Amino acid sequence: MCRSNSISNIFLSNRLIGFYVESRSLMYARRVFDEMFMKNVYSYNTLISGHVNEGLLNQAHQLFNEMPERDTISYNTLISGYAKLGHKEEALELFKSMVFEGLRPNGFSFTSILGTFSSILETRYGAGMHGFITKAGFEGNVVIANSIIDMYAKCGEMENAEKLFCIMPDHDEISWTSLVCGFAKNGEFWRALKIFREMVRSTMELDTVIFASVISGAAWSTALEEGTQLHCLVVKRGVGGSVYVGSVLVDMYAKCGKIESSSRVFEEMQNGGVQGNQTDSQIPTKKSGPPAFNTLGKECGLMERHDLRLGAKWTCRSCYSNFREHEDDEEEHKA
DNA sequence: CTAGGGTTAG
Repeated sequence: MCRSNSISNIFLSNRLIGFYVESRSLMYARRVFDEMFMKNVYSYNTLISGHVNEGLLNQAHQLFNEMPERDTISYNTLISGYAKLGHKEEALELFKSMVFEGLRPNGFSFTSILGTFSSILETRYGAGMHGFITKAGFEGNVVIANSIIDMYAKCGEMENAEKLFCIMPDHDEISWTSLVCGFAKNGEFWRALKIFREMVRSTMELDTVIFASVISGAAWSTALEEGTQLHCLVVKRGVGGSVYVGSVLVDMYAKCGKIESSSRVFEEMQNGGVQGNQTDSQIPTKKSGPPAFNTLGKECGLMERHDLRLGAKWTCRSCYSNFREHEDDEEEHKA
C-alpha cells in the first residue's frame, strides 16, 4: 500500500472507511484506518459512527478519546449513540463538555439530547434545554421545535407543548403528530381527537404513526364509537396493513368489550393485512381510493362507493360508520 | 461522518 500522506490519500482512505462502515464491515474499516499514515477528524468521525451504528459505544468512545481534536460532529455522533441506547447521563455529560470545550452545539446536538428527557422527573432539564435552544436561536427550526414538543409531551407538559406549537412559524405533519400523540398518550383523547379532526379536514397526509396513536387513545378511553369511526378511516386511507395500526385496533375493540370485532381484525391481520411484504413505511398514505388490500373491505366486498360532500368518498360498510370530520357532528349524531 | 413522531403486556 502506498503510504504517502498526500491530501488525496487521506481523502481516498476516508472514503474507503466510509464504504466499509456502510457495508457493516467494521474490521476492514478499522484496518484501513490503522494503516493510514495521516488521519484527520473525518477519519475518526466516520469510524466512530460505524461503531455507534453497531452499538459498540465503548469502542466509539475510546476512539473519541484518542482523537487529537474533536469537532461538533464527533460529539454529536457519540451523543446520539448514547441517547439511543438510553444512556442519558453520558449523553448529557458529553453535551456539557462540548460546550465547555468551546464548540457550538447545533440542531443535531439538541435533538439527540431532547430525546433523553422523557419523564416528569426530567422536565426541568427539558425546560432548561428549551431555553438554551431559544437563546441559541434554534427554535425556528421545525425539526428541533418538533423535538421540543415531543419532549414536553413525554414529560407530561402538554400546555408547554401546545404553547410552542401555537407560536411555531412552520408546522409539518410531524409537528401535528407530536402534539396529537402527546395528548393521546397523556390521557387527553378528546383533545387529541379534536386536533386530529383538523388534520383530517386539511390536505395533510395521515400515516400509520398518527393512526396508531389516536386509536390507542380511543382504546384507553374506551371510546368505541370514535374508535369505530377511526377504524373506518383506516380502511379508507389504506393504512390497515400496518402491524401497529392492526394491533391497536385489536386492542381498542378488546378494551371496549367487542371481542368479536377484536378477533375479526386480528384474523384479518393474519390474512392479508401484511401481505406482499409491505412494511409499515411502505404503506401508502394517499387518500385515493381503496387500498389494494385493506383489512376489512377484502372480506366480502364491504367497500361501497358513496357520494359525500366534495367528490367521492369511500364508506366502509362493515363499520356501519363514517368518520365524522367535525366535532359538531357529534351532537347531531347523538340527537 | 451527526437530527424529529407510533401499538400491545408486564
